[in-house]
Amino acid sequence: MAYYDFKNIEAKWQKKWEEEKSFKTVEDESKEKYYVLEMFPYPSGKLHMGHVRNYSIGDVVARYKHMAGFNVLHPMGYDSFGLPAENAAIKNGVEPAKWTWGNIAEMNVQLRRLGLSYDWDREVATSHPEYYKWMQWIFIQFYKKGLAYKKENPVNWCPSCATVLANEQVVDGCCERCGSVVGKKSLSQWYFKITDYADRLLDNLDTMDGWPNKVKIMQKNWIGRSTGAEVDFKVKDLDKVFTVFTTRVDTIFGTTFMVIAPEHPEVENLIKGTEYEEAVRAYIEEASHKNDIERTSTVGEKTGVFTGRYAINPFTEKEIPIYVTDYVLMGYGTGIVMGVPGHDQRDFDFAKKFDLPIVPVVDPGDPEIDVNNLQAACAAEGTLINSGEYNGMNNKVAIEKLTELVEEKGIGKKSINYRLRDWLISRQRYWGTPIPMIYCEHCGWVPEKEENLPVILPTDVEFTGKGESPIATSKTFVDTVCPVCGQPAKREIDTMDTFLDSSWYFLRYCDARNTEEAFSFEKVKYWMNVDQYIGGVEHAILHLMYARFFQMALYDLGLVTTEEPFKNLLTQGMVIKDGKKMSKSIGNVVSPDEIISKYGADTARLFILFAAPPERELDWSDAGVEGSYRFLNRVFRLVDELEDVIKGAGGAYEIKTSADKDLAYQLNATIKKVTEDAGGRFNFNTAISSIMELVNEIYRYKENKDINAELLKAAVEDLIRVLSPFTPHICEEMWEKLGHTNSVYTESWPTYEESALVKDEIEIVIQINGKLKEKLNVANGLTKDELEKLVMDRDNTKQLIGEKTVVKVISVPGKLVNIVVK
RNA sequence: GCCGGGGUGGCGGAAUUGGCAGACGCCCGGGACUUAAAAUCCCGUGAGAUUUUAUCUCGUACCGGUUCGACCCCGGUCCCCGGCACCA
Repeated sequence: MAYYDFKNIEAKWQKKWEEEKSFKTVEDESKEKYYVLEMFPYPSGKLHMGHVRNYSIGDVVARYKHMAGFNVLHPMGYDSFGLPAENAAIKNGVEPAKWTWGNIAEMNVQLRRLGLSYDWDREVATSHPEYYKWMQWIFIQFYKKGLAYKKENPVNWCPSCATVLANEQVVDGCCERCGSVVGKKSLSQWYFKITDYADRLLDNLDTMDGWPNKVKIMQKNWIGRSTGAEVDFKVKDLDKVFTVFTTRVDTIFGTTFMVIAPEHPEVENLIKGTEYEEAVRAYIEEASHKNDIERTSTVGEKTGVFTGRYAINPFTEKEIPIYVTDYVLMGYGTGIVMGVPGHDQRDFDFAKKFDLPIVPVVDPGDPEIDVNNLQAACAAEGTLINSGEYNGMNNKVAIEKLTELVEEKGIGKKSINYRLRDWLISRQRYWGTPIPMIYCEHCGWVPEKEENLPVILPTDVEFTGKGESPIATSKTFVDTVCPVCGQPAKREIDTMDTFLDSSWYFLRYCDARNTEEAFSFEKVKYWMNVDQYIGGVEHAILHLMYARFFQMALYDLGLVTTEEPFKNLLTQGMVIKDGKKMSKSIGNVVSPDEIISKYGADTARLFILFAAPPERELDWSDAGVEGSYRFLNRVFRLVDELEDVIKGAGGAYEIKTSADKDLAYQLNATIKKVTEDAGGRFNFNTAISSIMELVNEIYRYKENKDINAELLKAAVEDLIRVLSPFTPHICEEMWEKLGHTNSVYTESWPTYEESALVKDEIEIVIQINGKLKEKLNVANGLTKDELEKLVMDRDNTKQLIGEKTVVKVISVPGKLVNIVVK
């Protein structure tokens, strides 16, 4: 008897797929396309369980769609620029390129061991000059369109690594690399104007039905659009007007002070030459040294200093003191805020601290709140009070009215603010795409000529981990000539944030080997959008918003045909063990390599898909893996045992016995279930459980005296077909064993007969007052009344009712009869 | 604090959305096969009670409501996970 020799089986089929390029895809207008994409990995050199889960999910979808008749694009590549390569260079003296290519080679082997149906001819690596050449080209198109600009701004700065950090590289206020507390430093950096797209990025979300709500809400909050008004306040004794942004213009009568950010340039004008100058400067100096940790630790505990100046409340005409405080952010609104302590908790805290008057102007009409003795700010809606002629007006109406009024008076306007900031894209790092910009003393910043791309990363650099970008140490890179005037000029030494590389790789996959263009318009038109995108929820905001921004900008440039890149999004849950995230420090890491060596890739894939639905966390269980392995052995033995019967069977089957009918029912039910679960709902766990039920049913069936060889053949062959997207190697092997010479991947997805799913007899439930009392087999297809009559006429039912009076009978055909008694 | 998502057997999870709670698998227990073990196969497996081949009661975090009927809908409470966090 043959046994399940997964090692040889998997190696055999992987070799065959590779040699025959089984998964190669070309554009074919005669077929409906389906683009399934998994987020490409950073090539750390080691695949982890999160990858296995991500790619197993994608592979089931890809293989299923292929069998269902679609022209499937299923590519893979590497997001291969980034910090770890540079750290390896600093630590071990290995060149980043060499280190990265070594890792990619390792990961290529590991990915192939999983038996994934990728078209490897489309593989990309973002650190390859053939890729980053086009990254630079796109940058230049953005620059020409006015989407890229350079600006001096305060940025995150790690004093120990002496480098800029991205927000996402600051973990709890500390550098992710060395743990030092991150400070602020003003530096000239490159930005993308993502804020120009804020409205579109936000509004499109409403039409994106294929995305999880959770992700859409996260993006919505991140963009943070808030609608309000700008209002001008005159500054007393100075010929100046300060504009504030507020979402609560209805509370303007309650404005008893004004607060301004320490970094605000107008602060200087307020204090110059006054007695307050020294104290205010000292406060600003102190605030500028505060890092994120110190700042967030003082939330609720307000600090500030009086500037000696007053503004005039345009509605009450009263003088209100102006304070400098660090709870006002320079980067949001106008950097100046009207203080309404009665209705904003931060202002309330500030007023308490500095003993400023609290004037309530909205009465929520809540008996539990004494508006004249507020214990906290009251943000609730209500009726205006202490607001002159507006008293008695509903505050929501007042927002409209007062906004109109300030516009009429010419002292303000309706205004929208976003939490989203422009995207800081330059990095003072080596291992990234060089920004293809040149600084000329005469012409300013100019892009490199497109025919000179790529601007190649220099290799004559030193990695010290200190000072500026290692590229600065290159003797060949920096000096160049101005593309405009031809005079000596200097290249930008910063590189691009790696999030840029991953913002368009899905377009490059459509035309990965193109040496003339980033991608051909026609090919992108055929393949895009991505029909199904799959990846970790940790990318919900950054990557998924940047990619959307890129797609929109490229759409506006006329380079692509759609505004949004990803039609459907599946965010898979984490793989955990013993209730905790797998991590080296806890020591609960399960290595995919080990599992594959011990049980094979099919078992690993099957378990990971069976143990939980894809969006949910997956608790790794070694015993569960054993179970999946046992199941595959069970299937393999079944096929082995029935091989001769099946090979000797004829064509279409006929239902002869009730056992035949049961097996045909289970077969069709399983096909239906797997079709729905693998094709739409992506509940692979229940798809697999249904396949297990089919296997159990076949095991039962084959013990019968009269076995129907044709039916068995149909059952077993369809079993192999529906199982093949999950565990492709073993299925190819069994398919071949049954005498087929084609790959099961080229088979059509089986269809099911609704008629086989109609049972002659069905089990219905008899309830008394909603409680289950009895189960009963009745003929299928009875009407509501027939069923009721049948049940009510039974002696058993009469016994169940006993002495009680029947009030009502609810009869649901095919389900139950509920008798309400008293 | 605000915004999401969840709480179902010893465990992972089903229940296709108001109609048999616990599919499928794991663990565990019993049996068959075996000299024995492994593997395999079969049976049992939410809790409790009783007069134990059966019957009854309870049971989907907790309290209440709607309904003939609620894991599912509504109101309130507690707990866990994720995101954002002085954004005016």
